[in-house]
Amino acid sequence: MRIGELARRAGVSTRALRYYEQQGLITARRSANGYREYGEADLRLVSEIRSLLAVGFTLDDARPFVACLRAGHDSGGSCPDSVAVYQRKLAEIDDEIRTLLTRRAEVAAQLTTVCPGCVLRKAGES
Amino acid sequence: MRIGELARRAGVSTRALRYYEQQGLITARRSANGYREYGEADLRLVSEIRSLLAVGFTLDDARPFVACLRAGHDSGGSCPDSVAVYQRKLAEIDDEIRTLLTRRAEVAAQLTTVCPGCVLRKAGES
DNA sequence: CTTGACCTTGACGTTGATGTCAAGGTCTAT
DNA sequence: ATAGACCTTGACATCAACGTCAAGGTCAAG
Repeated sequence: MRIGELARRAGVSTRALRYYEQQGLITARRSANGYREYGEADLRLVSEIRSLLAVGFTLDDARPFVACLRAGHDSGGSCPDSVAVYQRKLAEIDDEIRTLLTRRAEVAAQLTTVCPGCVLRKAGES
Repeated sequence: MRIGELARRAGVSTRALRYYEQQGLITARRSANGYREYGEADLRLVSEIRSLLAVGFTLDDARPFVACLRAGHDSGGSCPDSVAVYQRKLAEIDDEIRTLLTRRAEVAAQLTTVCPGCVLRKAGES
């Protein structure tokens, strides 16, 4: 399939696909006229990339996952490098959550001093 | 005082101060040679801006607070517009926290499937 | 008079993942 | 042969809050 079809099927723009290629995440055969040609495996790669981006991973983070899939594994996460990224990301997310909880408390405190009773419930609490 | 002194006392760069001025957050008298001249009130404004930025506010968010101080209030947050920003920010922070908690759970779930026992404790839990 | 610490405006660089033109080649159908 | 749907590479635009040069003016001290 050509880039337009892959884009439609993967739910991304052609621009994004070319960008992924430029970043070395995906590759494409070229047909005689210079058009990019993709197979089903590429759809799988792009889907993996998208789901990782969706949970806050960067394209760089996605590299090991793509490599893992290309290496024949049925899951992009089942390789040591991918697991390492998972763990690093988890730590990063935890850091961000802690930072946000701190900020939330600070802002709520400020708001309370000028408007007691204005603060609602804390995030995550029902 | 001139821009360098204000920068040192406020703990910001002169570039930042010029940027705040360009964004209409602070203003400066000019002495005969064209140098910016600031007073103590400006230090107060810059401090307010910095503390707001520190908790994740944008410069745009800081506008009502600066206006509030300029209007003579002793607290930048004690004006209706500021309170509104506080509440909006609180809601934004809560949204982000919820998003991150969801992501954290998704990533942890993925990691668990390929590496049971790899996931540590959840953020915020001890 | 000259160093050096200050100040001025202007303008490009940073970061990530694209969006959006520009200018043009390819291919199918009518 | 011509419309129009597809493809190509290249390159600038976006968002925020500055960092960092460039090129030059100002001023006090030695």
